[in-house]
Amino acid sequence: MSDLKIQQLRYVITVVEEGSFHGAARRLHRTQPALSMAVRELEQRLGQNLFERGSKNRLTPFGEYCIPRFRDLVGQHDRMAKDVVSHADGTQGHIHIATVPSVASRIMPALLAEFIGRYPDINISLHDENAHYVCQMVAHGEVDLGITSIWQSDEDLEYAHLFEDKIGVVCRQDHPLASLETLGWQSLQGEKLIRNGTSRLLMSTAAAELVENSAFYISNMISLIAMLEAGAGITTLPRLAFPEHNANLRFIPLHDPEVVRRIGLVKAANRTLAPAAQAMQAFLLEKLRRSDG
Amino acid sequence: MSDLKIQQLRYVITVVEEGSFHGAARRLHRTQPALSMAVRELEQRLGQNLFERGSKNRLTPFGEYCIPRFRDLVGQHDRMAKDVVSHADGTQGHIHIATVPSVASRIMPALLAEFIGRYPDINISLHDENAHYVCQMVAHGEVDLGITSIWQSDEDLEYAHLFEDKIGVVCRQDHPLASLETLGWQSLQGEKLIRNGTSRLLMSTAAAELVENSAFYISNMISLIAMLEAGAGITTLPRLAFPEHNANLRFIPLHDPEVVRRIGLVKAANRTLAPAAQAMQAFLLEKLRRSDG
DNA sequence: TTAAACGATAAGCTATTCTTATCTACTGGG
DNA sequence: CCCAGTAGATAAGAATAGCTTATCGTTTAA
Repeated sequence: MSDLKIQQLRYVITVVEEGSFHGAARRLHRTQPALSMAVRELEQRLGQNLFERGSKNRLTPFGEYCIPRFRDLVGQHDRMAKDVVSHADGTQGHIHIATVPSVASRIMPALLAEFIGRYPDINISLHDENAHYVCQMVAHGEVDLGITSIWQSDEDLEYAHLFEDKIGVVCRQDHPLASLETLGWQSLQGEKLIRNGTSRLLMSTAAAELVENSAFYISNMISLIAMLEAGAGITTLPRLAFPEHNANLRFIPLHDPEVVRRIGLVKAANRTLAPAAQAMQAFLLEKLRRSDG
Repeated sequence: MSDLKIQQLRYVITVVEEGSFHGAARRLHRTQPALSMAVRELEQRLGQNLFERGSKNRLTPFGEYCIPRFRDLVGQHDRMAKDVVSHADGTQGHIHIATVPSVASRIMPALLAEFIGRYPDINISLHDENAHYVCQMVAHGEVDLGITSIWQSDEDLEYAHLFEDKIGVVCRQDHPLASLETLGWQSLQGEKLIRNGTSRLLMSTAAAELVENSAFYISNMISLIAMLEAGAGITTLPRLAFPEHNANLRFIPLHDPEVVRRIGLVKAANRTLAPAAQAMQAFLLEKLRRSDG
């Protein structure tokens, strides 16, 4: 038995709803013979008439049996098609994003608010992880997109640069360095430096020695800030990772060496993004791409 | 948005199941380009690729999203089509039949047993009512078919004669008439005749006078039999209505006048029967039609 | 490195689907 | 009673969709 065509079923249903072939033809933007022939073809294929021929045109008992089933299938088709199309054009879907914490807390909130305003039916999950794990999640397909500083070049990942984030020194308001507008690594000699997850950015620079001589490492940002507020030392952070409105701490850009964290959009290579994720990708590139790379 | 075709969806599903266009083409008895083109056409209509192009052919995330939905719709289509076709060819369905009690109890059991052997998936409801009400149920569409003696010709009913049922006299084993092989109405003069639902059959015959002079009327067959067994009188019945295996009662054919009840198949005129009912109609005509009409 | 398998593409044929034009039957108003 | 006006059926031809054959470029595995 070959396939019934959704269109045939829709024709039959419309004839029933309109009560006439002419009415249905008008509604379907077809001519009356087109419907007559399509219906007859279906009847012949089923081996039974759907409509009483001759006299008044109404349904046969077999037609009565079929119509609700035809309606069901056409309804299911229409709902499915609508759903699939809205996923195809990116107006609906579920996007999984992973970013480093600083981006997640400082950049994403406003950005995602704007995005969901533009695409109200898209569902978004935002994970924050360290730069390495963000890349790993993208590579493993756990998320569609990552925003992170690239860890190391990876064949399976496609990187698109977005912007740069300057590294600076963070110290307490009352620290001797706090009054400076900018400083070089030489000024930090003898300071008690607390390392954190972003400290590795200094490793291949002139300031590497400082990091190597540091005795403290704190991964948790809340703990790190508390430590700095307690006057236990200083640290280096990308500007974006510095808690902007903190009254007790200061951020002083490091100019010698000038170190930047390059933040970019990461996606899996050789894998097509879901349409919704494509929309997100375009949105992020539009909003975050700076020509400073 | 125009209709998706079941066939297109089936093509896509088969490609996924077979893991290749060639394999799917083999299974679908099509050539590989037919599938390539059909899939590409669908992808263009949706505005998104379902399969990763270039490199290995596997699904895109959008394809992953679509496949289960395509599967659902095709499955629903197939189940619906199978169901509708089995109703169309009369192998499945629900038939409502009404017959007079004698036919219901003496003829239908064996007949319906044979029918359900031949059409195991057809559901049958059997009503027994008097001849008049059987016709009414058919006319009102409460049942598809009736088997009854025709009450009066009715424009809305289509009657097909099946067989004749001879009227006879029923009396107790020890009754003076019981030893006769056959008898005429004259022999019944002076007998206490009990009327029943079938007595009207004698009204336009030579024996009408007997019926008119009868004081008793009993509609219920069980009561009638009990009455006869008690020796309260005699009655007339069509042979089919006489309880064949009753040891206390005898049935003597009436030969003057020879009265018959004409039993036929009744259906509503101008109404197409459901396919299952058509099968039943054909079956009943095949099994019950006698050339004696 | 070569052969086999895969998918894409183009050209041409076939089948389906639609339209135009016409026919017949029924319906209701004058 | 007749005549529009409406309905669906039918036939012929045009447009479109769908399929096949033939061929190409890639990738894969022996």
